[in-house]
Amino acid sequence: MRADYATRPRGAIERLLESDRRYLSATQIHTRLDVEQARVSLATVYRTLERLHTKGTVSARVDERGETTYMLCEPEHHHHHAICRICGRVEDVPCRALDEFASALQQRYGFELDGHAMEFSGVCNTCR
Amino acid sequence: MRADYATRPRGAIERLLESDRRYLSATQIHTRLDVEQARVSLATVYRTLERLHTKGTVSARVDERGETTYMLCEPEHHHHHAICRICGRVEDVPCRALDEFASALQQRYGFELDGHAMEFSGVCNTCR
DNA sequence: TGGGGTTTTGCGAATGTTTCGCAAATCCTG
DNA sequence: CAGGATTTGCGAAACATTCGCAAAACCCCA
Ligand SMILES: [Mn+2]
Ligand SMILES: [Mn+2]
Ligand SMILES: [Zn+2]
Ligand SMILES: [Zn+2]
Repeated sequence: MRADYATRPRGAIERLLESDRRYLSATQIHTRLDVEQARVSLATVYRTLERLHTKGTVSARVDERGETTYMLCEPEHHHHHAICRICGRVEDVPCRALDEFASALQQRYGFELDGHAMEFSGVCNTCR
Repeated sequence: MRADYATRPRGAIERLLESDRRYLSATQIHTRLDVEQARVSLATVYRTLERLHTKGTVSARVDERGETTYMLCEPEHHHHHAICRICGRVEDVPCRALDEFASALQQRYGFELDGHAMEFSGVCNTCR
């Protein structure tokens, strides 16, 4: 219960993730593998993504429609994501103050900020 | 195609939302209404929540499990949420720089910050 | 106040995503 | 290469959410 076999399906999925660094749903991945002859069952796609996510090399995010999407992302340094509303490309963004963000995004990455969502978690007064 | 009837199901749902200001799923709401004798069909729960969300009096968020949850929240002023990992209670937080947040949360609300997620959206260099 | 047109509800069925069980296929190691 | 451990594929659940449609509820005003 420790092993980690290097199988064809896993290889195909990881290769695809490496080649397209934006958030993709399990179905999207499944379909694209199908197209490029590397047929992998949907269940295996899910299992592999979950495995990579647990291992920490894949970031998961549920999109506005409630579908879970996955993208390669090594969390070496804590950072956030700027996602292009149009093409889905993702910029990694360091974790600094908001103003810095806005201008860094604009000047350093050419990313025109037009929205953001933040959520904090922790323990409230009562629960402490 | 404009009307907005004041019906028993809608009343029940809105009353419940007013009485418990934390993020609840459609199923949770449905079950709790059931318990307190105010039986409302699940489809109606969804329809009402969507209606309130569109009207702008309810904030929707998909939780880590991919389930959509809803909470009363007038977005008069743009703000963010600090959600207690334990009890689910929500603090409204103004939108300022991150350091301010941390200490404001701690000192002003007694909220012990231990995690955050941010996501930016906009248009990337290439797409502009 | 009641009738009738408009809107909403409830129900069950349809969708779409994600998970599961299990036998068959694949991998590794020695 | 054989044997045991692991992974795959498949189809069947399990859920969440949406839809169509006939019946019920609501509003308005004659
Ligand atoms: Mn990243
Ligand atoms: Mn709020
Ligand atoms: Zn783009
Ligand atoms: Zn709490």
